[in-house]
Parts: sequence; structure tokens; C-alpha cells
Amino acid sequence: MRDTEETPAATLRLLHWYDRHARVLPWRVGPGDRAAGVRPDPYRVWLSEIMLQQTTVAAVRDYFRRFTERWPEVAALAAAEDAEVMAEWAGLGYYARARNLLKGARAVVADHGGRFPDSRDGLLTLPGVGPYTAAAVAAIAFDEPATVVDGNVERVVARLFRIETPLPAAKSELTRAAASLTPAVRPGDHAQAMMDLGATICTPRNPACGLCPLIHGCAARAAGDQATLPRKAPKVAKPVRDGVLWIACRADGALLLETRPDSGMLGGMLGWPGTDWDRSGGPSDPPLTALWRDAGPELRHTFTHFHLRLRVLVADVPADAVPLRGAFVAQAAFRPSALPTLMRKGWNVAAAAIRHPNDTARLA
DNA sequence: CATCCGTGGAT
DNA sequence: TATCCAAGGAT
Repeated sequence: MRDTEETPAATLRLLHWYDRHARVLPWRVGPGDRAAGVRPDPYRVWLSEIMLQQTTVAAVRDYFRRFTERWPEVAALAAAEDAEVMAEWAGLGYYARARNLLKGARAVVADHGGRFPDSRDGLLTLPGVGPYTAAAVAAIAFDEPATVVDGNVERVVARLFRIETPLPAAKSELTRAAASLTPAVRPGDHAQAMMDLGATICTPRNPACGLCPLIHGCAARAAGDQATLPRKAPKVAKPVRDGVLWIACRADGALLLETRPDSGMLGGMLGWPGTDWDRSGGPSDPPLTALWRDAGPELRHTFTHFHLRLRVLVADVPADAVPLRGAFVAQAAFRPSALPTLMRKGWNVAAAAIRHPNDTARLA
């Protein structure tokens, strides 16, 4: 291990900076409390790390609060209904995370006696936990000197060591560079300090080098090309795909919804029946025979790897309508907040176009 | 190693 | 408006 090695001076400077400038975050035990012996709750660390995968702190805050209020410990989450967890995750994106979150919670209860594995290798066995998350939880919750490499750390070390290899090929090189900075002391604070530095000082554009505790050892800063690092492989253009969404409103106000299959886009989420999006609207049929009409302008939504243009069709159907797909959900039980953002957009377009029972009563 | 998988804010 | 980007993982 590194016990007998000296902690690099730069690492000490970074920890000192963290002691003064650590962000205050709902899932974090700050450096002051940590020094006083307060231990982070592994469940909260794990939950926050899953939520933070490819997701901004600002977007995560409210979700983390709602999840921990509703499911304060891993056993409670493990016992939750799948649909409830997916509904609570709706809008946060990357829904495989939510499916794996539940699997992970249940694995902790079923296979680990309700306690999280306390090592990087043990954590890696949990679904949804990869190299980053395993190292982060091991370091932050269990003080294991694991090297944590996320997008922030990649940027920081690419600049410190002026590594010009483009990502993702540079990944292993960046990991080795980050490992050379990982101390035996305060590994959790060090990991969070690296990420805070990347998030607040060593930012992708216009890094605030004048405020950086590591400026003296920064090779890119010395060369003046810090803003161009890390280099990245060129991105592929997003194709445009088309599709149709069918939103049926029954005479009693019930709405036709379906739970999407676990695989594919928005997997496991509630949504309106629709066509596939891989062709030009697809040849598939509507979920029931009705007089379908355009609800409004074409919906536009951009996913990670394609742009989507969706026609939203609506129909008012009789009380005895029998759908070919999906199931009617009573008006009182329908919560738009349980839908992923795309489906919520579809509802916003449709709501203005369907005839509500109240309107019917008023017209009668 | 490449591809798939969301979303919203910043620029 | 278009592009980039954020505490990545699974396949």
C-alpha cells in the first residue's frame, strides 16, 4: 500500500483547499464533520452516486431528497414496488439506473445481510455499480484508498499531466495519473476534492486557474493549452427519427397507458402507446380503433444519439373500449410526474386537445 | 472498443 | 438554433 509513502505535496494542497471550499451537498459529510468522526451512510453515498452518473448536481438534489424521505434505508427501497421507484425516478433519465438501483438494493438485502459491501471489489458485484461508482463508495463511505475517476478527474489530470491522447482511448492513462495522486490519508475527501475542483475551478471552458490550488504543478497551464484538454474523439451526428404517440381518453376520463419493456428506450417506464422510432413512423397499428386526430404541433425531443419528431394523436373513446395494448388508468390515479420527460411532453400537447368529462357535462 | 441509454442548463 | 456537457454502466 501507500502507508509508508509520502503524500504528494500537491495532494496536501488540494485537501487544504477542500477544507475551505468543499461544496455543501445533501449527501455529503463535509470535511469538518468528517474530521470529527462523522461517517457517511453507505446507502446515501451509493444512492447519490447512482443518481449522479452523467447527471448534474442541480438535477439530482430534489430526486435525492424525495428518495431518502420515502425510502430512508436500503431495506425500505428493496421492499418498494418497481412501479413506485420508476415513477419516482421519472424525469431523471437513464432509466436502467433505476432498474439496477432496485436490483442493487435487493441484492444488498438478500446477499449481504442488508449491509453494503465495504470494498471496491465487493461493490463492483452490485448491478449498476461500475469502476467509478465502486471506487467512489469505497473511498467516501469506507475510507478505502481507491482511485476515483469520473469526468471531472479525467479533465483535472489530463491538464495537470498535459495528456493529449483523446478520450476514450486515454482512459487507462488518465486512471494511472489519477492513481499517482491518491493518498492513503483521507481518500474519500481527496476523491471529492478532485471532483469539486473539476466542477468549480478546473471547468471544461474558461477554467479559473488563478484560484486553483494545483496551478504550480499544472503542465497544461504552463503550456497555455489547458482549455483544450482533455481532447475528445469527434462525435457522430445525430440522425432524425420519427414516430407517433397515441393518447386515448375514455369517456370517464381514464387514459390509456402502457409500461414499456425493460430493454430499449425509456425501458421500464410508463408511457403512451406508440410506434417504434427506428423507421418513419413505423407500420404498427394504434392500440385501439378510434377516430384519431392530431393533438397539436409535432413534438421534438433529443436523446443521446438521435433527434425524435413525434406526432401526437388523440382520440375520445367510449366507456367500453377494449385496448389491444396497455391498460386504462383512472383519471384520479394518473400522475404526469410519473412519466419520463418525453411522455410528459406528449401529455402536455394532448391535454389541450382531448375532451374532458367536465367539458362533456358542461356541453350537455 | 463501439454503441446504446435521458435530460436540462450553459454557451 | 445547435452543440456541448454532467459524479457512467451494460452489452
